[in-house]
Amino acid sequence: MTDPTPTKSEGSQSLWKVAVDAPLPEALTYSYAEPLQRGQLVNVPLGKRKVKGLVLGPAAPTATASEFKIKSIDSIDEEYRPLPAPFVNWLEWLGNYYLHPVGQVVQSAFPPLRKTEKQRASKRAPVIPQLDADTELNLTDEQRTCFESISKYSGFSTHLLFGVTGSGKTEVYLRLLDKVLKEGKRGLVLVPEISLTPQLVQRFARRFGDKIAAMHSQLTEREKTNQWWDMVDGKKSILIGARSALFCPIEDLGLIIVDEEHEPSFKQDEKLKYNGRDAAVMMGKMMNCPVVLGSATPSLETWKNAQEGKYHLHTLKNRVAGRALPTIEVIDLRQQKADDDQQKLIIEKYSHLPFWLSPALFEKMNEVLDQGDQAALFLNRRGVAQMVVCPACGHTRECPNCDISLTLHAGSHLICHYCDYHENMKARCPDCKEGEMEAIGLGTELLEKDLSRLFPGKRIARADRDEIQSRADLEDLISDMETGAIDILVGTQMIAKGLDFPKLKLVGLVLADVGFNLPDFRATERSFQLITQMSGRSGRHVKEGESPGYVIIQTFNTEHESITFARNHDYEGFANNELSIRGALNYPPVGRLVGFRIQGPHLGKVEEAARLLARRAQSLKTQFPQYSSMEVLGPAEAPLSKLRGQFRYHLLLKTSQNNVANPFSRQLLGDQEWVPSGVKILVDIDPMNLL
DNA sequence: AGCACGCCGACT
DNA sequence: GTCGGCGTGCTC
Repeated sequence: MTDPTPTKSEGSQSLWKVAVDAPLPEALTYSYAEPLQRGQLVNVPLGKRKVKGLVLGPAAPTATASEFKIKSIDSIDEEYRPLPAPFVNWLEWLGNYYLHPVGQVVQSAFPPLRKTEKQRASKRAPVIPQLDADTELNLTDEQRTCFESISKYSGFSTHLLFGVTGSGKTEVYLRLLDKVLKEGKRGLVLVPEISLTPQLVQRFARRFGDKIAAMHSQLTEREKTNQWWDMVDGKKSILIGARSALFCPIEDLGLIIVDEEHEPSFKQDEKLKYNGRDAAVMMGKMMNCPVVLGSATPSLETWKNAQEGKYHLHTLKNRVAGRALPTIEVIDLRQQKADDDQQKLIIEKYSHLPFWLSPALFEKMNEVLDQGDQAALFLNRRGVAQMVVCPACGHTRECPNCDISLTLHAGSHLICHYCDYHENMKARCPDCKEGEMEAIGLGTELLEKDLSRLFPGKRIARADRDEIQSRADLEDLISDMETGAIDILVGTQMIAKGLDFPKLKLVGLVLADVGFNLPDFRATERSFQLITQMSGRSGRHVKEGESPGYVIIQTFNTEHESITFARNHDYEGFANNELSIRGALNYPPVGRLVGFRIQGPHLGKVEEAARLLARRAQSLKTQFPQYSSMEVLGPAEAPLSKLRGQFRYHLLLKTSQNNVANPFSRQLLGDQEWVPSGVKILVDIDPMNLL
């Protein structure tokens, strides 16, 4: 890709492009007399200090007289072999695509500590548990079809493995990896950090034994370093990890798997704001190997690519072993008018129930618990939280410009997080003109308290960020669920994903509406995913002929799309409906977005910079016809308008075209000499979180 | 990011 | 006087 003969300058010194560890937009030029290779780590002087840098290739002699006097590379770093060329291509792509200094992208590709040959005995549990080997499960016909059609590919190709919850996607992954290993190649498995539970790692360890390495944030620096070297030295064949595992340079890569590809947590929301799923697909392209994206609820981005034939679609429509999908019942929380005596009696009978618990859910819980099975209640709010809803009709306010929920702020102020629309909250519901708009406080903590009163003697556990802080806490909870030491589990997102509890027969979604009201154009998609994934925890091990698991969804909005489609297990219907809504407003995946955050300690300067940025965007748009599709939204005060002493504004770019957002943003930021001092501008390409 | 330089307040 | 607070600016 680059000319191997470096350019000579005076004194027969060769010039090299080196990506150094500093927030500089481009690689710097250094001289070195000896031949160097792209991908080599070198020690270079930078200002008054010594830093590491990655050789990107020979540099052209600067045509215009450089204002810098070119320094010489001190030495080649002997600890690391040069990174493989396709891997360096990938690092450069990351920096270019996400507009992040390439030198700082490069730093993630090396382990935090130095290699050590002899290791002290660690008191911590081994990174990979040592377990007895299990045997391969028999594949269902569907699984076999998927396995066979994916394994036909050995070069770059992207596959969506779309399988309902409990359909056995993991077994397909295991077979694919097994095949890749037998061909002498290696594999990379990415999972969301939260689902990197012992359950999953154990399953891989049972199948592949000591061929497995792992990489995630809970490892110590020493553990990460050792795992990195185990892969790089070829001692291990499969790396399983969170998105950061992509940064381990693996040669002979034969397969990349991204499990739960729809998970928003694949997007890193600080520093290099990359999407692990998209970066994995690019890695597959660079390494020329297949990439498999798996989900029961694919992201609309991936679904669209599959529909358009860019990704190959493989479907698992049924659960394994003839197990049925759960029955889903939707309960309307809107106030029932007591017209007749019979209804008055019912209301009377259940008057001891808290407002969040419907008689139907209460009765079903009793039924399941009496059988000795488990129930889980899901509510995506910790502690005590607020939402505004009309109890008569379920109405909530939306922004007329952005089609997202307005957010309640101090007093009775409703504001839009995308643009600067705002209004006063009316006491009377503006939709049905009947109900009084109500702020409802509800969180997992309250649920737990009420439940212990309603179900005395039942063992109740709560799983949220307040309660489960470490991997060990989660492991304990999982094992308590498995052994049946818990009867009722109350939790947030944490319990929605990837967990597999044989005795869990009832899942209750306490207030599905919480998700609808997030100020985000993906709120409906997220709700649908969450409802489907949470439902998917129910009745995963019912025998053939046994009654299926049960799901109760409580809501004020029974007609919300995320509910009507989820209740029928109709992902495709949901996706096609949602895609047409996205298209109407040019939201992703039909259009593209870029988010900018402008921040600094002086409000005036931040405001000025935000206005300047918007003005530059407008003039760029009129100046270049190729940018005519760019929409500039804002600037607006960010929802957290001041955080840690920094005032924050944001600006959103939207376009219906596919290939203009990146060059436009690059040009918009330019050399940043126009940015007032003390102000920082952060870019987020393809943002997942607009806050 | 680091590491300088530089220009103001309060210490032996 | 000068020690050190951190705002500002630069790195081939």
